[in-house]
Amino acid sequence: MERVNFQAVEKKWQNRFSKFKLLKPKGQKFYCLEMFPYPSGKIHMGHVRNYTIGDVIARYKYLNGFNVLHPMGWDAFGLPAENASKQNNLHPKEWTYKNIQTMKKQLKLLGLSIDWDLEIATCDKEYYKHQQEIFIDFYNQGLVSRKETYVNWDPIENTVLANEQVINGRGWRSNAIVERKKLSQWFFSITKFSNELLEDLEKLDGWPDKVKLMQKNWIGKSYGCEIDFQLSENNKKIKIFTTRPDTIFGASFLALSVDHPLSADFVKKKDFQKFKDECGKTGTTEEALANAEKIGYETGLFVNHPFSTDKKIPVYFANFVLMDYGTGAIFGCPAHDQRDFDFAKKYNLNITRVVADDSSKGNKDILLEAYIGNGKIINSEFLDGLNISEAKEKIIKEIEQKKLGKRKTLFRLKDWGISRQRYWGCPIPMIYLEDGTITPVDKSELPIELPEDIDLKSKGNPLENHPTWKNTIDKKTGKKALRETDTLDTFVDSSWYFLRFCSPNHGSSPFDEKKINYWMPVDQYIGGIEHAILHLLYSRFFTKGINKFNKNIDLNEPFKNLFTQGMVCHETYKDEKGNWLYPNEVSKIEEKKFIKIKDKTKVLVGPPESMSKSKKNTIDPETMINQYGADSVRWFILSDSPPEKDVQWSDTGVSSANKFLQKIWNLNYQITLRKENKINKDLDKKFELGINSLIVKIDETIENFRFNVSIAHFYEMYNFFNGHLNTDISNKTIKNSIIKMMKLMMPFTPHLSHECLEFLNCENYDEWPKIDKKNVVDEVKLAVQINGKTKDVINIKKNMDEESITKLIKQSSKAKKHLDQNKIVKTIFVKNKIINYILLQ
RNA sequence: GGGCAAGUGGCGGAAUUGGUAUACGCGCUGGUCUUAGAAACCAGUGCCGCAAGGCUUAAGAGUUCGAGUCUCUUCUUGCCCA
Repeated sequence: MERVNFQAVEKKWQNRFSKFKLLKPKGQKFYCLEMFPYPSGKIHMGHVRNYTIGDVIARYKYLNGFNVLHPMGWDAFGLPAENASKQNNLHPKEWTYKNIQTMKKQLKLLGLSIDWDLEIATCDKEYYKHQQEIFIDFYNQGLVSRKETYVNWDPIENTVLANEQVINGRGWRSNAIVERKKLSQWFFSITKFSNELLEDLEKLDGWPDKVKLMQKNWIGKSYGCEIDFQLSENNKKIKIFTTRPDTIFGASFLALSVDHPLSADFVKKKDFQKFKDECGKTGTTEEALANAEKIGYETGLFVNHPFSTDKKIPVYFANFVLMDYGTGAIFGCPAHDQRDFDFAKKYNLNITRVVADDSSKGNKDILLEAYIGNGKIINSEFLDGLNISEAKEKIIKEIEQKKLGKRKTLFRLKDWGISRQRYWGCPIPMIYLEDGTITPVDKSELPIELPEDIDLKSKGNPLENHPTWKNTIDKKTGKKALRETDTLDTFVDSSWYFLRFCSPNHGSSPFDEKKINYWMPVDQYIGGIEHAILHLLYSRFFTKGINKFNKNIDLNEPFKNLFTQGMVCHETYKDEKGNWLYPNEVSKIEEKKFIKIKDKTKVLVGPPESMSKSKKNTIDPETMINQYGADSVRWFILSDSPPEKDVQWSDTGVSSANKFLQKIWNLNYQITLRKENKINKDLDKKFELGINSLIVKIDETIENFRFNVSIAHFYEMYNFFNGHLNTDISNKTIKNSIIKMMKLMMPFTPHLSHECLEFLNCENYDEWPKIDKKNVVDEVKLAVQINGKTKDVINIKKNMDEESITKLIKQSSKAKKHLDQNKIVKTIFVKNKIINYILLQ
């Protein structure tokens, strides 16, 4: 068997790819973008999968005549750089750029069709300069605000911690108990676009439904109304929000957040303070609130029921009501809300049923849990007999008419907090004047550069601690000022990089508007499902924000089509002491039995999980490329699972991919050696039909991201070729066919395809094979069924009618004997597919 | 707790609109070649059965000439809210 040296061939073609662009200025534009990586050190298999999928699409579109933009860059700001610098004494900037260099070299080994002239790094001042400009534009448009918010505060490190740095309530480094601390921070007013962000989801036909649903739930629009409850003892009112105004007659208490303004009257009381502290321990996530025991603080106050004034309702502070949702106050209807039910049970409050159970289970007088299903309203005076939605409408109208409150739509989405008390991020271009004014810096001063001479070993915010950096002078007034020392959340960096790629070297402004209008939106965006909510929502917000103040840009949604790929998994290994082991530290002795290579001790095998450094179940892409070649790695990672699902890395899998590609090379070689004897025209025709239908299948499967099926078709075609090498097929036909197949494989195995086409003296590599309409299939297979069960499959001429088929079957088919013995009652005939005879039993 | 997916051989997975279930690959078994191994090649491989044939898409029911696909119930797993 003739073999190919993948390493040499790939190196040869990568040298040529490095100057290669997918631009075809006469073609229709296609912007193919994969989520850019964080430069953490080395690429991992997740990157390999993500960028291989993107490369297939980009090359496929290019070969089909599109003008393709396929850029790559680096999401280069972030906390790991600071952590690494503390450990290795390497400046975050040096660490980051060193990693970028390594990973760029590794990506090139994969043979990706990336236009490296467009490369950007978000930590480059040429990038963040423009980001600061956008920030100022947003500020001027009223899309930036300043609010107080709670942060995780580490009292030993003197620093704010990210959520993932808090482990069991303690700082990950210091082990100090984390405190909640109120800080004044910057916010993007994403909530100004709540409705647009929700409604425009409907326009995104090219997005997975799953992602749209997740965004919808995150934005969380809810319809309801505000109602004022009047305190019995004075004229003060408490405004509550509810999505279930229809249950108002079942109200038996009011529950207020401990941060509600009314708490001012109680703060001096010791028992209230104690209660408030207790609430602080619960946490604020919806999960924590749902699972925590419902506790309350009885105020001794009562409010009047708005529709039956003789009814007095007690007022509590409760741990399950949050100040930042609605008005920080609710009415409790225990019969129809589980939290209210739990609360009422604990404090012995009245439970009045106001919605009847219309399910078959019937009405139970005693409720064991809250009933949240549908039904007719009862015990509710003028609402009785209505269903829930009718009752909602009626009660809201009544409330508005009596001026007790008003209809209100509420969103779960909160404004986006963007201040980070960190060094390695984009400085926020704001200054604080001595007179208390807060103002953006003048755009002419941009970029506000990060100082390099910082001390990361000291505690607290490095920019805050820098001796001189924060002192400045306001250009407009000439007054002394202090710089903002917080930096921007790194999600900001990735919220507009796709715009920057359209004109990455444009100096005077963030983007060349003409280029944006040409290239945007991104035609295909590819990345992990983990970014389904935040990154994608923030990018949509940025696009809408920019669209609002820049009238030269006509763009409402950034990503036309989205594909979310699954993760790459591997088994985990642990030694007898419970330490994680890398796959290359263990050896398989028999099925599911492994030993540690070093000391031959037993190894515990865990199920396949997403590759992670902490569990050491990682496989290094570069090692695999060195061993098998990039094409084999690409081929395997696409072949084994549908791309939206998780794929399990397997050594035998990649090795068999390699074997197959060797066979493809050998096939090319054998074809050039063939001697022609006599020619069988029927065989030639069969071959042309085969390769034609392969083009159809590959087109269809690539367009639908079903690369594993594309690959199955290539295997089938190889088997077909291999089975016909020694038949009387003409050299011309077999050579034309293999050329077509190698072109079809180009998006998957660019190096091997190029090498084979060169070897075959093919002149034009860059053209996708066209379907030859003259060579369409004229014979089809038809299933013959008796009483709905398939008894035979016969070949017929396409479009043959029912009568001729029956005649044919009666002559020769395996179904013949059934038809001879019984009377046909009915025939179901589907052209070119099936004929089903229903026989008298 | 709520919402959303998904359950097909030993494994990863195929199967247009309801129309040949198990394509393709891995693994396994036997054979050829080889001093031996690796590689390569050939044959076989859902289950029961000597065969004819029958059974089979988590379990059960329903609709239909026909169900992996549609409907309902149950079970299991995964994801999201978190």
